[in-house]
Amino acid sequence: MGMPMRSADVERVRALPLFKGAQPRTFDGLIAGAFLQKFPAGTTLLMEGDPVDFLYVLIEGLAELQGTWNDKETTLAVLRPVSTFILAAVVLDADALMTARTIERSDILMISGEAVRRAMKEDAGFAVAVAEELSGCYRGLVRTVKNQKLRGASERLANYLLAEQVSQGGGPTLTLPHEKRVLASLLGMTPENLSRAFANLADYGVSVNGPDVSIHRPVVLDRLAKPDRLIDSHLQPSAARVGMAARECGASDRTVGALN
Amino acid sequence: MGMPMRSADVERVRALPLFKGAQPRTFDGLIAGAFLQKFPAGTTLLMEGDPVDFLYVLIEGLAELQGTWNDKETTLAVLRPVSTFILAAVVLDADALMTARTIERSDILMISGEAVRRAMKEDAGFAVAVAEELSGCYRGLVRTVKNQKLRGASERLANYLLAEQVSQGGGPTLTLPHEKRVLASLLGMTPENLSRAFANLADYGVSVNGPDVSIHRPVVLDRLAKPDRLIDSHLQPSAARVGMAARECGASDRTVGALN
DNA sequence: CGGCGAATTGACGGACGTCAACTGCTGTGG
DNA sequence: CCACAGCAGTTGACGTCCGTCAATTCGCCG
Repeated sequence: MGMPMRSADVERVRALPLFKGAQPRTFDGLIAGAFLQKFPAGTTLLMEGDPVDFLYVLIEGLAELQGTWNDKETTLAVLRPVSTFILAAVVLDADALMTARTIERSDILMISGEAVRRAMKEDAGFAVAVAEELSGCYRGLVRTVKNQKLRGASERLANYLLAEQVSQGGGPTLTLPHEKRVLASLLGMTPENLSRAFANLADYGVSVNGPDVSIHRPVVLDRLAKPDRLIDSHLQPSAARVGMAARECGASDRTVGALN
Repeated sequence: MGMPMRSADVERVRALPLFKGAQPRTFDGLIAGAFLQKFPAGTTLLMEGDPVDFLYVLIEGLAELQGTWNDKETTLAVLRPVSTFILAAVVLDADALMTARTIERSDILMISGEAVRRAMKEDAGFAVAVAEELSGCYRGLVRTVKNQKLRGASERLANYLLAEQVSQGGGPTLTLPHEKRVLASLLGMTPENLSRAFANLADYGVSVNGPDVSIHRPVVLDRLAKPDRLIDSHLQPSAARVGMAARECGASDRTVGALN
């Protein structure tokens, strides 16, 4: 089942921080039992509470992780290629805490969870890479909690926009990668309130046209947003620590792979 | 510097999920370079943004992890013995995202971060244990975010009380382990609002007397709180998954060690 | 052409933060 | 031993932020 992977895709997976530290035979073993599958938009890959049998790798498309309680829903993260997800549940062989859904048509690689756990025990390099990946994801979540608890709604939006701006090349105008309702849920508000938050930001030089957002006065917006390197992962200092102990093998803090 | 560890304390550390999977010589190596230190209440162990040189293990006492932004503060977690913290920053050799403070007089074991990273590379069992620990912490944070985004203030308080109740033996009355202002910050509200939230819960059979809280009608409170195994880690099902693949070596999902 | 869902806008109410005053406890110093 | 300062906690008044409900517009697709 599934389809054979194009070798270009194999390269992209191999280049992920998660797999860079793995020995060739470990990697081959993981890939051998894996399969690549295409899903249409809006497909539920995994339901909250279900046992997790696979580690997922989003190769192409857009996906979302969401949590539910008492008939309310919230988006925990929006995933872009190439990123892995549900790693933590795989490591512990535990039930999923979040539902995974495709937002767009997506290509997703599914790797046996059992195989991942086995590979960790046999290949210390891979186990270290898993720990590093999890650490990055963990720190991403710490940032999320701080963002949520310490900032107001328009401040969260302002910071999101500034982050998207740099991730889209730094130009004055950016395009929202998905529906506004998803963004609202990600930022912890209702769609109605997101509209109003955008309206507030008009005074700070932000104009909206459908999915296109322009930032006309970055300085002013920045003064409202007060971005902070301990919350907003997109601004990582060029400053290295004094000892300058050589950063061995990467696995940057703001690893693409989000919440696992 | 520091003091020699009592052998009973060494035993307690060795028994942690984090170290149970480590080989004896790995563990001894980590402990050898470590030191135990006593800190008075209110001591800042580590400031947000500082480089992290040690993995911390809280042996005795009570500590707190907090985040700051724009002159606001929030408590991310309250730690009880025995738990490790700041693991993720140690693994990545990155700056701390949270400030660590003692709440009470505490005994804290400090293990060289450099040594931890070295040990992971040399001992796959230990690296796996680190990954498992991080996975548990990660999932704890996912629960935190869901709790924060999906529930209202009194619902969060109600669930906190129910969780404390079981952790304190299930009796009808429990004692808050720290000041209410810390609890308020942990639950994401102001002290004033926590008072009002307690007042709300009076209608649901909760009475407060200083630090002592009594739950007179658990069923009623439970109907308000709607605790959920995918948010509240204290209720883990006896139900095992069908395949019943033997749960190899523990590292439970609700590992004592909180946010690392 | 008609229907559906996303997005926006307005009106309203409730939840939560802020400010201030007051209570009670504790530790300190006269 | 008592007086007092300081802080935690509570309570009330008030304002703001945010969620809810409803109506409307727009674009997309049947």
